[in-house]
Amino acid sequence: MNKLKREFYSRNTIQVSKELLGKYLVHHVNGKKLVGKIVEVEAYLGPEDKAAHSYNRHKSKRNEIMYGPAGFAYVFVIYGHNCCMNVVTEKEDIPQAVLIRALEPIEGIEEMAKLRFDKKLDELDRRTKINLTNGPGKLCQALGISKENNGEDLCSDAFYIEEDQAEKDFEVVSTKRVNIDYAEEYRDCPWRFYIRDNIYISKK
DNA sequence: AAAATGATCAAG
DNA sequence: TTGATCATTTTA
Repeated sequence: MNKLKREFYSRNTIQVSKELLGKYLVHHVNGKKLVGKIVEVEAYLGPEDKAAHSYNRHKSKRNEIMYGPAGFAYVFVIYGHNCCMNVVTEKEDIPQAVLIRALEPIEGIEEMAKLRFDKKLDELDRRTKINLTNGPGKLCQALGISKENNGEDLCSDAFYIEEDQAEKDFEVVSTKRVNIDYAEEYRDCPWRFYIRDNIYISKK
């Protein structure tokens, strides 16, 4: 396993999105190492992309991290109390990011269940395990990611993404992004990517 | 009959 | 987006 460096993130956003699939998101919390394999992502290509928070170079306290250097976490609150985690890409002042939409739980599953369901699960059935991280809000809850983590450097020790030198024997599927009906001509751009046949993706 | 899957809707 | 509820399909 080796940790992704800033040079990885500081490239073309579509490219980074696809390459993020199969890598491992790691967050150390409560003294535990929580790990999930990235199985679904979406690219947001501001300032042209009408679905991006940075559309038309819109900038606010919430999204300013998108304008900074790559490799930082952009975490925002959606629908009152759900969080979404993104990874900032491209060079400074190019406000683009990749939204992490789903993970496959790998390590620290007990702790994830505790964070998400607030109780111990004596038995983790297939369904419950899937429900841990098969959505952007769910994975944030399971990995203990909140708005407090907004702006954190992913080239750090407690919060990062690493890769296995091993193979990547999966097929990448690309489709329209989810829940961006307001994005007009950008609504149908095929910028959602996921691992074909993986049971942990957020939608059928 | 029970469990898995899907469609619909409200909440924050 | 998520969770809840209700309808429908699948499994055994």
